[in-house]
Amino acid sequence: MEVVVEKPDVEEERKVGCFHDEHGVKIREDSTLIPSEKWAMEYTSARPSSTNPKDSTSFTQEHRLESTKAEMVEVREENQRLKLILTRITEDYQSLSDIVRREQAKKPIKNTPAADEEVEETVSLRLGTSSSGQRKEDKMKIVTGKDSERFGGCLTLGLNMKFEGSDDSLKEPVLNLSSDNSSEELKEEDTGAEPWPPRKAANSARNGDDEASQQPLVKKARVSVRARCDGPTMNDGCQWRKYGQKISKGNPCPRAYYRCTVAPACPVRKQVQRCAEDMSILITTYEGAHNHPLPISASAMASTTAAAASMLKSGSSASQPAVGFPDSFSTANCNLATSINANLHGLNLSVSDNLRSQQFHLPNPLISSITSHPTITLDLTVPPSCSFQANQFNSFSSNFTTTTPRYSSTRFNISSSDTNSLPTYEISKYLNNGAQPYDKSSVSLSLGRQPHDYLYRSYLQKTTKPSIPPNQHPLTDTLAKAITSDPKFHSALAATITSYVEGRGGKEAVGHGLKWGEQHLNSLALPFPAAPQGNGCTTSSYFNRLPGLNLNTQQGSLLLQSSLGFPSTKGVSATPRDHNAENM
DNA sequence: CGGGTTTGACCCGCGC
DNA sequence: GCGCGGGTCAAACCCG
Repeated sequence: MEVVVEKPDVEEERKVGCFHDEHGVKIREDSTLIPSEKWAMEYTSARPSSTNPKDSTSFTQEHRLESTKAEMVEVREENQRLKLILTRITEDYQSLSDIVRREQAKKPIKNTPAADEEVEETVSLRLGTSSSGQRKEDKMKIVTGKDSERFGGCLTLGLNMKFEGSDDSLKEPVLNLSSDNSSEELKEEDTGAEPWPPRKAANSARNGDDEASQQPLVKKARVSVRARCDGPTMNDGCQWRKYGQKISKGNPCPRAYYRCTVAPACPVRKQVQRCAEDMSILITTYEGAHNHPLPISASAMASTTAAAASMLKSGSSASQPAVGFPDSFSTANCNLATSINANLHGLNLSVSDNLRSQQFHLPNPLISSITSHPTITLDLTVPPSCSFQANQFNSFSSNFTTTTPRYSSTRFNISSSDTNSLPTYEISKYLNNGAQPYDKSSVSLSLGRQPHDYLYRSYLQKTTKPSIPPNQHPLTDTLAKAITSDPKFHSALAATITSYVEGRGGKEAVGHGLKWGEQHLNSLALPFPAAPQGNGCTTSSYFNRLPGLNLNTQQGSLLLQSSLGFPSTKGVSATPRDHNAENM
C-alpha cells in the first residue's frame, strides 16, 4: 500500500510520539485509539489555540496529518488481523482437507449404478443448462486440477458465465434460467437474427432443432416464486418491460407479462400475478435464460431461479412433495444457495461432494407440470418456523439487528451447527413495512466490486447504534430465510467471500477457499459488541471489514444491499400506475 | 420524442 | 372442429 503523508518535522514527530512502520509510514503510538476518538481528542484539544489564523493553518495541516496517521494505524491493524486470520485459515484448511478425505473414504457405496455415477463424478452445474459431458468442461471453472484432487469428488458450480468482449467491466455472470436451454439455444439467441421470436422458436422446436423437440412433453422449465410483496413486482435486479396483461381463469387478479430488457434479444420472461387466496402474495414465474451479463444485483434471483430450474432438470418431472427429496433435490438445493453466492460476484465455487449427503429444506418447493411446463414453485410465504430448522442444533448463534429509520433494517442470525453438521446460518432482512412501497429501500446483498469508502464506513460502524426494526417485512424475511436455510449456504458464502478476496489479490487464499470465509463467519460472534436491545447487534462491524462486501451505511446505520430486495424499485416496472393496475 | 404501459386482437395448444 | 384459455403482438396511449 502506498500512502502519501505530509512529512512533518522531527520536532513534531517527537511531540506526538510517532514511529515508522515497515513501509515507512509514520504511525502514532497511541494506536489503540480508533480514528474517530483520536480525531475528537485532537480536535478538541487543539481548538482553543486555533483562534490565531496562523495557528489555524498549522492546525489544519496537523489535523490532516493526524487523521491520516490514524487511518494508517487502522489499516495496519486490519492487516495484522487479516494475517492472523489467514494463518488460522491455512491451518484449518489442512485439518479440513484431512476430514474431507476421511469422510470420502468412509462414504458408503450407493446401490444403483446411476447413483454411483452421480456421486463419483465431478458434478458440473452450469446453471440452467443440461449437464452433458461436454459442458462439464466449463472454461470458467475455478477448480484447478490440484484442487480437484484435494476435494476428491467435488461439486463444481460452473455458473455458465460468459464475458462479453474483453471489457473487464462486463465481467458479470450470464445465467441460464431455464433448465433445458442448451448452449445451442444460446448461440441461436446470440446471433440476434431473431429478436426474441417465441413463435418461431416454437416452430423451430417443432422442426426438431431443439431439445424440447426430443422431449415433446418437456417445455421450458419455469421457476415460480411465491412471496409476500407489497409492490407490483419483486425487485430481482433485472430490467423488465411489460408486454401484456391478462385475466386468467380462476384468479380475479390480472397476470402481467414481462420481458427482460437488459439485452434486446434476451428471451427471459416473467409472469407476475397476485395469489387469489391471499392478495399479499405475489407469484412471480420466471422462464427462459438470460443471454447477457447480469448486473450483480440481478444475479441472486437469477441464480436462484436458475438453480431451481436446474433442480427441476435433475430432480423430477412429476409433482413431488418437498420434504424428503431425493439426493438430486439435495444437490440442486445446494446449488441453489451456492449459486446465489457465486453469482454475486461472478465466480465459481467448489463445494465438497460429501456435503451432498446432508438433508436440508427449502420452504415448500413444489415441482409440477402446469400447462406442460415443468414448474418448480418456491413458496417463500411460509412462516420461518416451518421452514427453517437450522437453529435446532446451534452450537452458537448470534443475532444482529440493525435498522435505519428511513431505509431498511437488517437482521442477521448467524449460527453455527456443531460437530457433524456444517455450520449454517440465516440472513434475514427486513424492510420497513409497506408505508413507502416505492421507496428506494430495496436491499441488495451486493458483493460487488464497487470502490469502498472503507475507512469512512469503518468509522461509521463504530458510531452506529442499532435498534430493533419497528416493522419487519415478512416477505424479505421468508425469502432470505428460504435462501439461507440451506446448510451449505455457510460454506458457499465462505467460498464466495474467499473467491472475492482472491479476486482482489488475496493470493494466499487460493485453495483455502471455504475455510477462509468460514473462519470469518465463525468469528462473527467475537468482535461485536453486545446488542443494545434484545438480540440485535451491529453487522456492519464485521462485514464492513470484508473487502468487497458492499454494505451501504446510510444515515449512520447499515443498509445491507440485497439483490432480493423488496419492494420493487425503478427498473422493474414499479410504477404507481402498475401498482394500481395490478390491484384492480 | 423515446421508452414504457395498456389493451384489444390474434395465435396456438389442448381438451372435448 | 370447436371452444376455451394462455400467451403474445402491436397500435394507441401515457409520461418524463
